Amino acid sequence: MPRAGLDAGVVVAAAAELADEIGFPELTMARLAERLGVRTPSLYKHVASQEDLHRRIAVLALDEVADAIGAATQGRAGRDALGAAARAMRDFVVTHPGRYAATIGLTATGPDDPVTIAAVRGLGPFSAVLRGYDVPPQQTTHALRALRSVFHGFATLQATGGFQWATDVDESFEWLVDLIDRGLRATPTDGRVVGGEGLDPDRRHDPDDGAITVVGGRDVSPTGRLSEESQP
Amino acid sequence: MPRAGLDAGVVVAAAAELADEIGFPELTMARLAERLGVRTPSLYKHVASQEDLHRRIAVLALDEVADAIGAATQGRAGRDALGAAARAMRDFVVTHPGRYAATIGLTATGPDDPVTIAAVRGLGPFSAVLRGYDVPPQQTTHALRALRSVFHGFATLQATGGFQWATDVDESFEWLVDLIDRGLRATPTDGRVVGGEGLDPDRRHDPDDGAITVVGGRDVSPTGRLSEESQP
DNA sequence: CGGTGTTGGCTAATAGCACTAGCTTTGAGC
DNA sequence: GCTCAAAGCTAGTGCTATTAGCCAACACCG
Repeated sequence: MPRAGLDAGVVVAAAAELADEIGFPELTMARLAERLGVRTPSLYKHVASQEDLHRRIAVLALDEVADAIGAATQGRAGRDALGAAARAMRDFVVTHPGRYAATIGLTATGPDDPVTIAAVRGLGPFSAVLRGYDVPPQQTTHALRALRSVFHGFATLQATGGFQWATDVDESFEWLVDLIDRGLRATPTDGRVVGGEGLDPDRRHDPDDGAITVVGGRDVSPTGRLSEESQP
Repeated sequence: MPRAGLDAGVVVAAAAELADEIGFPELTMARLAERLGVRTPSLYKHVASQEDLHRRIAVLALDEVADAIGAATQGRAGRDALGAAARAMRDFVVTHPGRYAATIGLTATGPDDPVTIAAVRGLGPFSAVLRGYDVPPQQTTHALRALRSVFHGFATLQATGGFQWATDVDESFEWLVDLIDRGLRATPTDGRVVGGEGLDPDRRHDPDDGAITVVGGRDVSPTGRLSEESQP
């Protein structure tokens, strides 16, 4: 029996491709093995488990989407960069729904988890976009979380059954980008968070929770789960 | 052997509760049967399959979240209503993560699918919130889609592993609501969509694609999938 | 009060799933 | 050319959802 010449990279790449084709939930070890022309147990020579495989697919996807967004925003600023980032992310999710689905609901095991590193890296382009707006430093964390929610929401809808959208989805998407752009440009720059009427005023921001340390460093909660800044 | 007195409602309610406790992916027919003090095959007297069970849980969740948002926005308008809706949705997802997870990635089978009806009903409160802003009628569809993306993104992050968020998540959440509020209030009212610089101008809006008909009626694509307005 | 029929529970069995143990064979390095 | 780790394999385990078929419980009806 000749060797198939597999390694972890080949297995993960094939799995990601297969997930894009048949949908992430339909990705089974048996189907993947068949795709690779190998028997199921052989896969366990390259990945530890199905969960391990899923995490590796997620890391691949996070790296790829970060690259795509980074490339798309290169040399742009403001609404231009925001739109380019959003479009790049959406394009990625539409063309690679399976591997993007692998990134939903991940929990990192710790600071050295490749998932953590990939997720942190994936936020870089977003904070770069934010630098094109007059968002006070104390609010960059909030803005980053907001961007993540918005784009993740849009991307998730596309990745999980939203593909039969009506024809003018591009227009709605640009409208959403404009909405965020308007909101970001109208951000009060006096350092106060506006509108949070139900909140205790002195809880409104914590200087230690700035986005810079989060993006650059490793911000993992004691339980080992990713903090929100590191979640995909 | 005495009867357990089950019916579909009891089974689905128990399943939703169990999903909230142990997480939606961990919900198995065996565990549900054990919870109900019954053997696994007995469940199939009340639900057709696991997929059927998942859909019923999703419908339950959609109904409940629609009720919660509707109640929270009663008598409010503008940012007040927006914040109340967002908070109600977030509270629901935090307290019922399992059943909300059942609503992610659903595809309806047709106009009479209970999932379709529940999803359409769930959008009512959001369009009510929108009526408190000066959004031109041609843009309400875009605005509705935007709101859905934002809140679904936030909710999804919470439902799928985002629960160990840092302590000031409430503050970030209010900041997000303010961001959307600012963006909505700054919506140009001249009927033109601003900013969609990469789009063909005459594709910028279609009067026939208004949100009103969608929210009130049944807008299902020919393939049977829900249109975006009806997706959870 | 005595059937009668539906219905809700059961046991047993099947196919597919992830995964492990243990064997064989390949192929690279000395 | 030999050695040995690594990469494939077969066989088997225990889980999953699901079906078939049986039997008892209960509501209704004469």
